[in-house]
Amino acid sequence: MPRTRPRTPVPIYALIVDAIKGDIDSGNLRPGQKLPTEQELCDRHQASRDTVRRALEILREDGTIYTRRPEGSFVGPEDAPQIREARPAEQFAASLAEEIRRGVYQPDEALPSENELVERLGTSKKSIRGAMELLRERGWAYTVPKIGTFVAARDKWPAA
Amino acid sequence: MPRTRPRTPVPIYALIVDAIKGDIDSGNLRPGQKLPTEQELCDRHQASRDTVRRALEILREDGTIYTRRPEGSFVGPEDAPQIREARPAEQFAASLAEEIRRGVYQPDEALPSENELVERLGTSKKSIRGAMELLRERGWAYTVPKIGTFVAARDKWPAA
DNA sequence: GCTCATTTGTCCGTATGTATC
DNA sequence: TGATACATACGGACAAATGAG
Repeated sequence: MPRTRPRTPVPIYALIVDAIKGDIDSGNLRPGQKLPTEQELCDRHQASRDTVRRALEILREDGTIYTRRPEGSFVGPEDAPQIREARPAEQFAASLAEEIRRGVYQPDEALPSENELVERLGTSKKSIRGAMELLRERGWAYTVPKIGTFVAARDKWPAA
Repeated sequence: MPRTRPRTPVPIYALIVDAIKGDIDSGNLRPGQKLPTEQELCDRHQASRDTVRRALEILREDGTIYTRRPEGSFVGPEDAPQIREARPAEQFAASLAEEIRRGVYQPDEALPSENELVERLGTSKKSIRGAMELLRERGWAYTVPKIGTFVAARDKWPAA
């Protein structure tokens, strides 16, 4: 029953390897970017997971990609971090700090609620909470329990 | 190690699909009702989560069920979800008040715990809490924090 | 707003049986 | 026989979303 596909001189997993490398060369996939999920690749190449994983393993071995479980596979190598979504919290914190610096939020003004930020930034509560903590640690904001988080006074902000 | 189970002509996930469809046909599961959790189904069918999820995916694809993360899967289709949301707190309150009036619970006797009621009435804690609040408001019961909810004295009860 | 538990989503590694070439 | 490929199945781990308290 298996082996629906006619024999090819070159194994399917090799085709998938080439396809992904092609996407990278063509700029379709950039360093640090997330590859499609294994399931996605199965569908796209009409191959079994077994085959897709074999292709991914080859790409891992030659350093073309790296995999973080269970997040997925990324264009690598890992030690050359790129577009990589740093930690999401880090990224949101930087973005909010920038807005504070630009005066979008004034000292002692309330920052948007967690839920609002989740909505607006399209991320998780956890990331937002992490970002808030970073802002506090760095002097950008302070939190009043049960009330909200507010912009700190300018003299608390990090220098430049 | 895996594949403890002897080869069957029909895959396990297909059996699970049929079992669930059977429950729906037999009225055991009604539209809008919540399916058991994936873990539950694993236990019940002695299958791995992988296998259970494959079954659920098939049911999702043919529109038999829909899934809302992380609430669970429901008998579908989604645009006709009804029966669920249990019955409102109002109804449970009425039912408990009736039992009190009939003497099933005597004044100063403890009412069943939230968990017991959740179990017995097949609803959510939220509904039970809502019912308890209504009972308090109407003079049927009083709550001692951290202890429980008790039947109020007869002279506090609403007239007829 | 916060913490925690529950549940689903995804991925990982492994294993087995079968079919083709 | 061995390489390729597929379908099935188990188990564990972490991520993300949501609701309860």
